[in-house]
Amino acid sequence: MKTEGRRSETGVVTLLTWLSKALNRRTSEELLGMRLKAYLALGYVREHPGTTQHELESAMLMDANGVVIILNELEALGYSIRRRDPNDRRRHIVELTESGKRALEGADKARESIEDDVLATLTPDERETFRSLIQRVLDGLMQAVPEPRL
Amino acid sequence: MKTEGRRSETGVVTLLTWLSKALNRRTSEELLGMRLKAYLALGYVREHPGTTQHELESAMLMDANGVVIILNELEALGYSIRRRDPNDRRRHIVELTESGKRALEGADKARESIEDDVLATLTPDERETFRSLIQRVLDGLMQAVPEPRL
DNA sequence: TATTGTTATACTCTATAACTATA
DNA sequence: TATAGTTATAGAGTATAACAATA
Repeated sequence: MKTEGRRSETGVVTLLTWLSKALNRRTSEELLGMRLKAYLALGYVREHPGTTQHELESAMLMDANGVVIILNELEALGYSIRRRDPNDRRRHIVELTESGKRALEGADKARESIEDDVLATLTPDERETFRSLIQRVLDGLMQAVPEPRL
Repeated sequence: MKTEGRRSETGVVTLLTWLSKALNRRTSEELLGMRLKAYLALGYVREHPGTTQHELESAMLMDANGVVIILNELEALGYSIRRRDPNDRRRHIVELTESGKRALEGADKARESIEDDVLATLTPDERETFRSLIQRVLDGLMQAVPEPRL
C-alpha cells in the first residue's frame, strides 16, 4: 500500500477504505469462529436485548433480506433464536442462546487479539483517542442522516 | 446505528467496519464521477507514476483480475492507458491521461466535500489527529505483513 | 520454468420485488 | 391499507484457475 511515500494529503475516505479492507483480510472466519457479519450482528443483539429484525436492519445498515440470511445462519449455529413478539405478532424478537453468548465471548477475545496486532504502532493513549474519534464520527453520522440514500 | 447507548467498549474492528459501510453509502458514483474503486486506483497511479499492474495488485489489495477490470473501465472512460514496459515486455505501465487528471481533480473536490460532511463533528485539530492515526496504523500494517493471507 | 497480464468461470454478496401473516 | 418478515431472482463483486506472451 506504500502510503509513506505519498505526496501529502491522502483523503480520510481513501485511508479508511484501505484500512477497512486490510482489517477484513485479517479478521478471518477461523479466528472469529464465525463470519464477521455474524459477529457484528450477534454483538448488536447482546448490547440491545429484545431487538427486532427491523431494528437490526437500520442498525447494521443492511436490508431485510440480509438480516434474514444472517439470522438463519446464526440459528443454524445455535447462537440465536427468533421468537414472536406477543404484543405484535408480526414482529420477531431476536435473542442470544447460551451457546451464542459463549461463542460471542470467544470471538471478542479473537477480535481483541486482532486489534492488538493492527494497532501495534499506537500507544495505549493513542488507541483510546483513535477509538473515541471513530465513535464520535459514527455518532455524528447516525444522528445526522440515519439512512443516507435508501 | 445507535452506538451512543453502547455498554462501553465496542471494538475498533466493529466501529471501523460500520464507518466504512456508512462512508460507502455516501460516496456515490454520481458525486465522484466514477466508482470509488476507480478513484482509488487513479489516485494511486497519480502518486506513483510508472506503476505496473502487479504493483497495483498489492497496493490496492486486489487480485490480478480485479486490476484488469478496473483498468478496462478507466481506459473505456479515457482516464488511463496501459503501455508495455520496453525493459520487460511482459509488464504494462499504467499512466494517467490529461482527461484522467482532470476527472481525478474533480473527484478530489467531491471527496473533500464528503469528508467535511462526515467529519463535521470533529474540530480541525481532531481531524488532523484522526487522519494521522489512520495513516500510522496503515503504515504499520503494510510494513508488518504486506500480504496477510494470499 | 517463472512471471505478467488476460480470459473464463463459479461463487458470494447485494438489491429488488413479490409473497405471507398480522395489524 | 400498511407493516414485519420471508422467499426468489437478478446484478454486481470477488476469487479461482486455465491460458498466452515474455523472460
